[in-house]
Amino acid sequence: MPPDPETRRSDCPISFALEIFGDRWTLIVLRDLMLRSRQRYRELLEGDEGIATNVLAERLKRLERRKLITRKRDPADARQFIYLPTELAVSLVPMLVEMIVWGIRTGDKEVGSEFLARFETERDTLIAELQAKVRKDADL
Amino acid sequence: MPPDPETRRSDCPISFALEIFGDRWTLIVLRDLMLRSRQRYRELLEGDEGIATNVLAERLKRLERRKLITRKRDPADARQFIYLPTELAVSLVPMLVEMIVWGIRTGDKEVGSEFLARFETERDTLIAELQAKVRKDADL
DNA sequence: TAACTTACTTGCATAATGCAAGTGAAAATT
DNA sequence: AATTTTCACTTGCATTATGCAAGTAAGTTA
Repeated sequence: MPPDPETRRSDCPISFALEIFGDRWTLIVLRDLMLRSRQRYRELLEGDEGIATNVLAERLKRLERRKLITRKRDPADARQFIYLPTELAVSLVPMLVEMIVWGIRTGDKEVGSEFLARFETERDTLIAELQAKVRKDADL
Repeated sequence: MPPDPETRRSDCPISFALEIFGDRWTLIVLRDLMLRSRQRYRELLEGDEGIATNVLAERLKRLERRKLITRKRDPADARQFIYLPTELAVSLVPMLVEMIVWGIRTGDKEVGSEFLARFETERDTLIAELQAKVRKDADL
């Protein structure tokens, strides 16, 4: 019998977190969902990095199982589903912000300098505002 | 010709960060290196999660190429190498701490409650202390 | 009612990971 | 000095994940 992929490798919180989003795509999907307000499959597929459709489908299922997102039919178009972050996903924003800041500082592109400036002068407010916006978009 | 694996998928800082440590193992190695003071190959191999030896070897090379760690011969034993985090790795500590906190809160194990308490009352000091300790261990 | 859209699934090639065994150099033991 | 052990890997191979292109079923639009 193959080992249950849901079984934890250890009790370490970092290890636990990585079992949920320790791959190349999960946090990209959460970024699009939370920071770019994409809520439909097609919108997520069209993200800058070009996620493969099967990978996106698998990640969405997993995020739903892990209760980081919800999936509901679009009342205005029964073909579509609306994916929205949960409060658990919102609680990831501080980590995401730290990751963004590290990426801006380290990636030597001219992207993100205003975000960085804001972070350096008022980190807590920045995070609170981002979280408020996500909650608003997701009706939380 | 296969695409250069070093080429960025986009200019997004999150995407950039994930290209460096967006996998199941890289941050585990950095955790052991920085927060558990493991500096030799064997010590890293013996980590709780059981990383495979070929994977560890590949990650160490990549971390060195990316300048997150250095590799030096142990003057006391010429078989061994000492792996140490660089200042760039130290700058990842805030993100790691946020990840740890999320993992503690989300993972419903009884680990980390004192870390969490400390984080909630004095986040900045906690991070500064952790960074100071890493720098000290690594002679930075 | 025919032609799209949308959200997927499927099949297949390639890449990443896991596992066990092997190698070569240096250190410790006899 | 010879042998054994330790150390830091490498290699080979099976399994799993990812990337890519095409296909499908249900719902919408023309």
